[in-house]
Amino acid sequence: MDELLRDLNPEQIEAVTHGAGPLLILAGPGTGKTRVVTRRVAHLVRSGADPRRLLAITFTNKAAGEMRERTAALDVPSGEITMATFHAFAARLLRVDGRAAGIDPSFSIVDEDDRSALLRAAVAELMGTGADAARKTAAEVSRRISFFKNAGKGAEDLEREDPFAGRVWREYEARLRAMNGVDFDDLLVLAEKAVSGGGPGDRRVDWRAAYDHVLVDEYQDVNALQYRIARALCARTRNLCVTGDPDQSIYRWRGADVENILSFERDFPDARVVRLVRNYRSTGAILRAADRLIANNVRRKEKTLTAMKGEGEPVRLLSSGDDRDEAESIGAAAAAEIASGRAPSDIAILVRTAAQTRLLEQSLAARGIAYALVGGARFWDRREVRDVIAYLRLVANPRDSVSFERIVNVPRRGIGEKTVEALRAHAARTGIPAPELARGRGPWPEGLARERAKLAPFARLIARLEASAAAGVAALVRAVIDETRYEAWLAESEGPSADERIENVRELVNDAAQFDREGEGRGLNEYLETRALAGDADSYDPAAPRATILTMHAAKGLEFPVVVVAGAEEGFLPHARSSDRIEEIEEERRLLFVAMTRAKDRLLLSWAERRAVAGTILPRVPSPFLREIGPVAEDGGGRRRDDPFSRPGEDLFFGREPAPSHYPAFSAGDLVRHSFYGPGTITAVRGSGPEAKVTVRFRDGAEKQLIVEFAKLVRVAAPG
DNA sequence: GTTTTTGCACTTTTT
DNA sequence: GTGCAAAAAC
Repeated sequence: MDELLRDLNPEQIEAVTHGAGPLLILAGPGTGKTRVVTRRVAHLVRSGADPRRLLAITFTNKAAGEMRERTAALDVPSGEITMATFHAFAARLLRVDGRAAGIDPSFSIVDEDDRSALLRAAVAELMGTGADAARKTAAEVSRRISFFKNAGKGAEDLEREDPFAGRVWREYEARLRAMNGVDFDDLLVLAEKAVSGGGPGDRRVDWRAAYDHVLVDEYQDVNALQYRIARALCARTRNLCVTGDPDQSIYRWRGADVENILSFERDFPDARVVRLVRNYRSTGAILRAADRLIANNVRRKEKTLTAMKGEGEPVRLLSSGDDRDEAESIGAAAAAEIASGRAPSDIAILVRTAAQTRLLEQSLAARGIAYALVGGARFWDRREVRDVIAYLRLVANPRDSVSFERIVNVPRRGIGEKTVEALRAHAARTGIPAPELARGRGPWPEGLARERAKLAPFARLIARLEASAAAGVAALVRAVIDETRYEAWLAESEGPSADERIENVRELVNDAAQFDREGEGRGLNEYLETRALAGDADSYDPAAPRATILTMHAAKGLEFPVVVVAGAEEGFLPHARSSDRIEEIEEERRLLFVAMTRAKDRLLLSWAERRAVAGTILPRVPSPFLREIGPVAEDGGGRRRDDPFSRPGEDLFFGREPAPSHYPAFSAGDLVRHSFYGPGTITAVRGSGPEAKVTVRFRDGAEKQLIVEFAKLVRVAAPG
């Protein structure tokens, strides 16, 4: 046909040209998925689809931006197409139609920090303890509530399983409602309500008929709630196109459900299914290693990727004595790559946890290698930035008590915990939010007569800020900084980091000014929204001349000529916090699969014999997954700080003496010790050898299903 | 009410 | 080694 189909393979053409009706594109890593989706969008528009009636859902804001650029390059009026993440789309929908879901459209988006503060307060109240005792409980309860919300379940469902968590949910919900706040999960919950039937009937837009085509990317990481939204949005036309790869599902913990792919074929039995398996990204050696790894997942549809590139160099293994040596060797490898003419931006170092980055950063910095960090301390999490943003949020939403409490005494204006506590109590009694009380709306609390004098200037300050908001977001940010004399306060309150903080605050002014310039009639709410929903990966700029250090999760969807996987050890892969349940082990395996398949030409897997974890030095063993990958070229030692890539290496089976080569046979009644859970008794055994599953009852009464291969159980003679 | 000091718990992964 | 929160001192 036209140039849209040039350089596409037959499966890709099938996906691009598919007309009406449901379409499922199963796309392995590096199979040209992004290209197919952008061409498909262009093809739809050229075939007469109205771009204003197209909706493309992506996993990150950055992916949405990229799709916009790439479709624009194909002469598509991409500005007219709605491209956003589920969360951003939901937020926009609720600004228009919040009332249909029972929410005031001037709501604040409550971020993860605010959320945990609210939950901690709710838990503390219900337990009658201090905030400290509430912390751990709150973190646990928070995860459960979030998981239930994303599964499309309500407080009553959680209450049946865990009455306390259910009560916390209701209390938390009440607090959110009082401040007109909406957390990340609520965005989806409420959007689903607004889109499908159920809520109040005064909808301004018929969402079920608003789009002719809906496209959803990274479908394997979509949760039940998101799936419901997508399905409702295309209720009329059924023109739903989803793309994903079950082997790259790495957000199960956030409620993502691979079963969605199965439900898709169930809900749309007439769906066309296209499989993309020709990999154009990685060398044969890299692909083979990744394939051997993922083949170990039992709950999986068989699928083998075909390498379209040559064999390339073997995947390499770097063994180091400790984490410092590892960082040094990796830094040396990066330096050698650059010395041989490679661009720094071609190099990525992938880690499992954000905490691993520090030594790697130091190593790169010591060699003068510029690097970017994706996922780590973010600009928007800086205290000074959050302070200024809190003022903005209070202006946008006068009921935002979380922001109010954050800045009522920042900079210091003599309003202490006692005053805030009194306001909070009065707010609970009267139902009028604390920030409104502080501004003299509603009856003044008794016994706070003296505090009134201190609060009055604050009330006037907020009123002045409200007035300046009309001149744009940047004007408001400047007003906040000037009126509160924020920079002066920073300068005197903080010693060494004061300059950096002032710099950050000024950067915020720039950011707001840029928003004002680019935004067309968009206001404060939209500014706060885009910034609240800005993700980790969104800041990544592939064109910047820098190496990249990033978490494996943040690496999803990206590719690099050279990839180093740092810390390929048991404890990271699988992570010590994940359980021995097969679902979780398999997700950890998929995570390493995603990491490996980011590499185009060179892949280095690295581990260290010792590593400082939370302050203590621990002995480490290689990730059990490395054994599954099998032969790779090994770079012995690692205490040598020359280039691991350039050394000759013969193909060796990993770990000349496979770590624990014999697995003890257990039987019921055996007394054992687990490295983490401690002593216990075997109550049941299924299977034999390394794959055998044993049930162990530990001293606290908890029973765990463990796989002998991973559990490192030791038989003991006597209990304890 | 504010500042400083001590103590402790912490490290998955993120929209 | 770190960052946050309660306790102690100003």
